[in-house]
Amino acid sequence: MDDDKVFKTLADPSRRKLLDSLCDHNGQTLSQLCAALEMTRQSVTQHLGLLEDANLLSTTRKGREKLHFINPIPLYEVYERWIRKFEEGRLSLLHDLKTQLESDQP
Amino acid sequence: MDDDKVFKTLADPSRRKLLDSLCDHNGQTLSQLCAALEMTRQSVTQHLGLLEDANLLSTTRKGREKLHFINPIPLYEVYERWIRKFEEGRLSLLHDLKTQLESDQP
DNA sequence: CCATCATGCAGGTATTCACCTGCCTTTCTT
DNA sequence: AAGAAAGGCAGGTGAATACCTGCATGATGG
Repeated sequence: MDDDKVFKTLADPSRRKLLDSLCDHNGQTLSQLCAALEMTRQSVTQHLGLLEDANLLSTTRKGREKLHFINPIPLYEVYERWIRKFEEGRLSLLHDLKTQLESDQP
Repeated sequence: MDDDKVFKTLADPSRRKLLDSLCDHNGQTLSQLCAALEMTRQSVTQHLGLLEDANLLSTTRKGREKLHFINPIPLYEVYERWIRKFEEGRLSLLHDLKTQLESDQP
């Protein structure tokens, strides 16, 4: 997985909104997804392209429609590699801070 | 908390590297943090400024030095609001996909 | 005190990015 | 078959951003 791609893709509020919309109702078409976003269909296409490129969603053609499905795995990997790491170090970090602050006092 | 700020701040690999470095060794000075990043001190200052603005780290002055400490809370909140949500829907999403694919078959 | 070290502040630039408009192809419906 | 509906492709623009150079300030140690 490309960490960087996932983070950069999640950086845009419109793209997060798209994921959100798909989480409510998975398998939507482009036109359906456009309804939530007050921007051009072409712009939404670009955003969806980036999301697919980051492997955050996958698509299926069905006749003239294109259906979009969330792929939750990269999000979970981001959690595993990034957030859990800091969570584990949480208590020791707080301890470091306490020690540091105390060393300022006479 | 400003979700958007946190996501945008995490989007840059240099800033993630800084957080990583602080996770290994909390309470580093600016100069120490510069060592890991092959870029100008001034650029690192900008990155640290953004991280602090997103509340991902806090600082303390100690004489002429400025010490940097990670704040793991926003990361945890991102997990709570974003990643856990998709994780919970994971099984049902896979079910939706399965149903969708099956409806393509005759 | 004065040289040095750690940091702050102010532009300057080149790339990236998030939008848009305009036009074309494919599929469905009647 | 013809119009409508869904989507694809290309190029263009303005704002954001990630760097940089150059100079100023405050703390420390001999």
